[in-house]
Amino acid sequence: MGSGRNVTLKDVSVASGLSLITVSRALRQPELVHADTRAKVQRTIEELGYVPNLTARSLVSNRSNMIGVVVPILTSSLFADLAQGIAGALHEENIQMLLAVSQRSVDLEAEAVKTFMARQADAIIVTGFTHSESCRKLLTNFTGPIVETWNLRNEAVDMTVGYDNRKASAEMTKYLLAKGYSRIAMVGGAFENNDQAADRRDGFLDVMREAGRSVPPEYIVSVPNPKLDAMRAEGREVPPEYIVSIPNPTTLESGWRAMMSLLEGPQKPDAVFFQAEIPAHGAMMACLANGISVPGDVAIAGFGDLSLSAMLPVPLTTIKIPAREIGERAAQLVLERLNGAPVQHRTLDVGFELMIRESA
Amino acid sequence: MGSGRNVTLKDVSVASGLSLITVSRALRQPELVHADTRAKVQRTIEELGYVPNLTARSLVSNRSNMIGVVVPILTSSLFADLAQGIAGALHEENIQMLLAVSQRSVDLEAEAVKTFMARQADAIIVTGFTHSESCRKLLTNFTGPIVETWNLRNEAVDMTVGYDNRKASAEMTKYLLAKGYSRIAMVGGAFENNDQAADRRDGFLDVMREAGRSVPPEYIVSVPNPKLDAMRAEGREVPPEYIVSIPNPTTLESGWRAMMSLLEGPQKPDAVFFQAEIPAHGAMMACLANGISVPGDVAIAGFGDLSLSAMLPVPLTTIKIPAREIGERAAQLVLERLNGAPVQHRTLDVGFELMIRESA
DNA sequence: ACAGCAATGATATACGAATATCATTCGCTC
DNA sequence: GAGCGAATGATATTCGTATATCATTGCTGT
Repeated sequence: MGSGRNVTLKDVSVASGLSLITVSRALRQPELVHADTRAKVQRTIEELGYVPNLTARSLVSNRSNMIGVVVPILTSSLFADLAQGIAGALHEENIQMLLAVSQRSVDLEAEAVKTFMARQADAIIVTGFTHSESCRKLLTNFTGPIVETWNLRNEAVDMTVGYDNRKASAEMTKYLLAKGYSRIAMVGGAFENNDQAADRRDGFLDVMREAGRSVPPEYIVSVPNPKLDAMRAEGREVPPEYIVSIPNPTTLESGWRAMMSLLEGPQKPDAVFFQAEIPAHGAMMACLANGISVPGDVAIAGFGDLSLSAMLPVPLTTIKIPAREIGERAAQLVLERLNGAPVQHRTLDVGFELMIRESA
Repeated sequence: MGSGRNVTLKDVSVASGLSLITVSRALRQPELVHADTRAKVQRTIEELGYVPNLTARSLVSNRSNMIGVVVPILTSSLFADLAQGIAGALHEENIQMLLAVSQRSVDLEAEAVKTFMARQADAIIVTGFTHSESCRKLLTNFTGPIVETWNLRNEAVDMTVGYDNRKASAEMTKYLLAKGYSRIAMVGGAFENNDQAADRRDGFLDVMREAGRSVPPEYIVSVPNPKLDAMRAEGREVPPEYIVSIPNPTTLESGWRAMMSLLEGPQKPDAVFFQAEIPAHGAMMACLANGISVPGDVAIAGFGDLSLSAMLPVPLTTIKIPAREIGERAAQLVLERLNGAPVQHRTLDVGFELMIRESA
């Protein structure tokens, strides 16, 4: 670790005996500068360890070569894939990623977006459509490209890259019904503040209703669940229900517990559709640990398709999401726009894939 | 998405009918400004959607309130934990994280470090001690705090937060020997360009040698493996060896294949020590899929302890690394230094924990 | 010898905010 | 009404880089 202030272009000019403009030209318009002079500049730069101050450059050029990215969490392989996809695509164009983790809080998201704007980010990529009012306002004021990822809806601020969560969930539900499962439970995360979770729930409900399997809407609960809490507080019996919302949808343990409580309940389901992959893995482990046969005793379906899913003792039937591709495409759209290309796509559907394996 | 240029302080001053300095003071030295005036400024700021330009601010203050972080990969839960730990600790101080993924390439790392410096990052956090010459030079010239994480060595550029990989690996090896395993294989990733992998290998070798189990050093191979390739090209028989290096140490499939090839080899090991957790999971799946009893037929040990490890059908014996804590501590050290605190620790050992479960 | 060009230099301004210095206005008190 | 402090304003400079305009130097070809 050194000390003192940074080396500036001026320092280079003094050290090389050249004028400031010549040094500047050597870097920005090299064709105007003699090869020997360029070489001398280069040598001096290396001697002094000069690194251009992009902050100052950005002030002039009004471009920062950074784009801001918000993901809900990082410790989910899928969002990590998304982030890596973005970073990879940006890297080729020498653009840096400012990454913020919202922990699914719209306030944290708004804060991140504000900081991105303050840092003159050239573009912003967020996950999902669930924003606070202030965040939506900020985005509306933002002068660069914006991509909302991970879902498809008509309410986009600018551009969208994702897949149809509702349709994906519906398709899996149809498959389960077609396979003959009749008592299908769905386990999801908090539906409020999460358009994806809500759309997955709705896709499930659509199909169930169409098939004549009633699922009383008042039991579609989120966490915290005031309705259920009130019923319990009044000593009333909580009606058995196949839609379960778990506090933390990203842990194995949540899935394990959700599965066990469903199986211990009064109306044992014959299939459980998890709206996230990790808890589905947890449920699978719970079954393995307790000698419950999958899919014999109960079928399991997941959502997300991590690499482990195909390698489990009972490979998991699930929905594959091209997470990395979403990131890459989103970054590409942004880059095209930054490079002045006309708006080609406002919405890009990357699709999903039903991965039918052995668990259901 | 809006259009046109960003709103500046000057726009606020014009719109509010106040002078530029008054508006500036209202934000930076509010005690000098009448409450009513402050309110008016605030109102105008909200009306116009003014967001301060941190780029300009940082040019003056010579602080960017960003710190640069390099991780090898993001799709490993442990490094995601590290990054989240850092981001969390920084968030409280309103500092942003610039995240770069090196993919274990020292050149990409150097590039990232250079960009961080160019962006006037206030501090830099990298993973490991394996740097290119140019990167080391850049870091030496850097004027802010630097933390190298994930390992402990004496060669730190500035500060270190991590655990002793060599010791951790040695301890697991001792445990395996004490348990009576005698034919212990080690499966690791590329040892070159990775101080952590090399230290883990060496910790293993230390203990094996002490115990009188010879492990010929010429068979400690990395990928690509010119020595082995040459032997094969010459038609010579490759000696059976218990140290296996796998091409991509971060996948389940690598672990699966490494395990199967060890078991199909001439000298079946009775224990396999994986230097990363994911391939250990893959190996476990391979055993489950092929009816191989763990630890009956072969014992498995991992390194890293992901949440799945404890929930596997045969819970995995492994080494727990406080990844999030490393991130938090590294960020804290950096923040202390940025806030002018004297240098307390140059090296912080966060330790590790041997998690003895059923697989070994 | 002079036009023409390549290479370099001098000078000024801009980007958006922070800040230092000095000036002005208003209301208050003694 | 002189003096004082609070509140506000005017003006200039700084941060590091980019760039526009104009000037200078040296060399080439005719």
